[in-house]
Amino acid sequence: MTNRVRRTMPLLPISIVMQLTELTARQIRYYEEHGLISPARTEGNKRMFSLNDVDTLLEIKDYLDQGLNMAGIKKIYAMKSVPVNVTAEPKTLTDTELRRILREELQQQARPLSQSGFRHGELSRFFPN
Amino acid sequence: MTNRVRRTMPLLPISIVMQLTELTARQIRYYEEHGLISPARTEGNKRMFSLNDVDTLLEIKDYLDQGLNMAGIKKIYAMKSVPVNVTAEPKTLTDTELRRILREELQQQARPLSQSGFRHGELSRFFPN
DNA sequence: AACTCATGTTATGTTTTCTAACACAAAAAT
DNA sequence: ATTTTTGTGTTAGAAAACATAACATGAGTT
Repeated sequence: MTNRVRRTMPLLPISIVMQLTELTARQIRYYEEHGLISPARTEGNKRMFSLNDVDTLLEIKDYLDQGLNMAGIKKIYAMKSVPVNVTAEPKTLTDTELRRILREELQQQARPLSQSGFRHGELSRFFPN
Repeated sequence: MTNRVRRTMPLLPISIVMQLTELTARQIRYYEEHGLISPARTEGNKRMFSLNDVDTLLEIKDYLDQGLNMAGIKKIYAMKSVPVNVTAEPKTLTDTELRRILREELQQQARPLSQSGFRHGELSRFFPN
């Protein structure tokens, strides 16, 4: 029934997001500082997060676990925001940086991926059954 | 994707619930006082509501708009919690009160139902598209 | 007229969140 | 091998959000 939940609707206070993501407030704010999320604000300046924000934070966490750093993650989201056009000409600006990204990606060979068959970028972990 | 959202998971602070339901904090607390909802509490005693709570509040609002009072609404939820068994024997305790409920229900003839084709008991109103 | 009901309003205290600053270990750069 | 940068912890002080409790009140009810 609640399929159509506006995933972008700011509903959650930071305390709940901390629980859902197992991130500290410090981390969440830091990622915001780097533009990876942009939670809404109440009139009183408190952050209010959407389900999309939570998903993004889980992705970020995953990337960090894989050894990426902020710069890499930023780049990934920058690329994600550009619709993938297979026939597009290569972007001139990105080659140096892209190479570093690829290097980083390659360095993350067979990682344990730790406990649990975690499904990336989804909240299903918290909403089983 | 977020179908399986645990609708019972306490996620929302009262401020958000106020927005979603257009109820005042006073009203929400009053309905809780009457046992119609039982939001979770944080360690610090702050109420945290689930999506189910929001649905219930919307229903309550609707019943009130229809002229029911607390007693009537309470009874309705009491009955809802009992699985409807068509072949069950009439409950002895309820006849006097049931009659009042029915009277109240009947009194709510053609009501305007006001603006908007609001769909009862659903959050779809807030999550269009 | 007196009461009850559902809600508004106000007062006061506690919890949560905010920003900003400093600290620091590990990684990266020089 | 130092020095610098990164990502995060911790702390301090202020503001916002929320809690309970009490009193107020208009509309119905008795």
